[in-house]
Amino acid sequence: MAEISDKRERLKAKVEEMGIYFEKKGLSPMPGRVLAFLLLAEPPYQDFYSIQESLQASKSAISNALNHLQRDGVVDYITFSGDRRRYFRVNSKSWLDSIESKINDITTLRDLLTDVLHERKDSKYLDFNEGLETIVEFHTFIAGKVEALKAEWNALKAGK
Amino acid sequence: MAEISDKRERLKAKVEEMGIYFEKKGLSPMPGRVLAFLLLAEPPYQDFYSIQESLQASKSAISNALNHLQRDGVVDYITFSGDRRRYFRVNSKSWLDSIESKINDITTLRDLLTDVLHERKDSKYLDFNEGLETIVEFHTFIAGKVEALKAEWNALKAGK
DNA sequence: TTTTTGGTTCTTTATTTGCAGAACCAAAAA
DNA sequence: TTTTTGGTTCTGCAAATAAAGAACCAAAAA
Repeated sequence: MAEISDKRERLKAKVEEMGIYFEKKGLSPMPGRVLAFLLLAEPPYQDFYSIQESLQASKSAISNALNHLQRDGVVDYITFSGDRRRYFRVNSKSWLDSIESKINDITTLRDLLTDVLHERKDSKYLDFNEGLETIVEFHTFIAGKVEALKAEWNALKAGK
Repeated sequence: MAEISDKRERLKAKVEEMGIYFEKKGLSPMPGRVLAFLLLAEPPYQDFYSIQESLQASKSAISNALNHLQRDGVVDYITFSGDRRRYFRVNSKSWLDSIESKINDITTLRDLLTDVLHERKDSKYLDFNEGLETIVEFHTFIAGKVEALKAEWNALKAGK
């Protein structure tokens, strides 16, 4: 069956390509590949062995990658009664939540720079401080808007 | 002069603490410390030797850290005629630009997921695809709003 | 009760990364 | 022209990280 192995090759290539994208986003190689695989796989839930098999990796690497992705809130698993295996999958909802919490994280840089400005309050270099203040203001501006956007988004989602 | 060395100790402690924050944000240790130092130093522009001296690090480590921060658009340098040295400093303006470009970067995940959805168009698992679509929509929503926010921010800044 | 299965954890190894120190280099100063 | 200065680049080395493989473990199956 040339088509099937063709398809598998295509999948493997896509997984590698997308894996590199996720590496750039801060994941290690194996978690990146596992995430890519779970996004592309049909069905979109896969058991431990099939993930391992597809990625040609060790059990420990897969186990650690899956646990990492679960801690990040991107992956979880489902089970079927009468079947011991866990079926791992991308959980869009909790992934979205973790994206949102990253957006909220904007405030931490603001807090740090506010702290810096406090340290610099006697500085003669007013331009420099003003530059930092602008960054603080920008973050405050964004943080304020984010709340409104979240509300708007939830309304939009509820409305359809 | 107990106060002066006290101040230096305080500065060093702050630099370490803030350095760890920047590490968590993705910088390596030395760039993180250099950035912290340049934020806290008085004056806010410092030459190569004083950075090296304060951080007790090698020339190569400082050189690489500074080049890294300059590529990131966080740091640049000024010069004074009749003085060979470069005075490195945090450039708030280009830092703000690089923050903005990070915000714009939201679209790359959207593009990747759009690609995934294209791959999955024949899938029977409609719920899964819908979950991914929601993430795509969220990113589209945010990307659209970001433009408006940028305009609003620029108006606000221009207006004062 | 023993065996199998679906993973996890521990140990070892290979790769990558971060940094020091030395060699180096171009421009300025002497 | 030689020397000094302000860095950069190269050469290791040490520490951190990623992954393999084996040992292990609990729950389910036989």
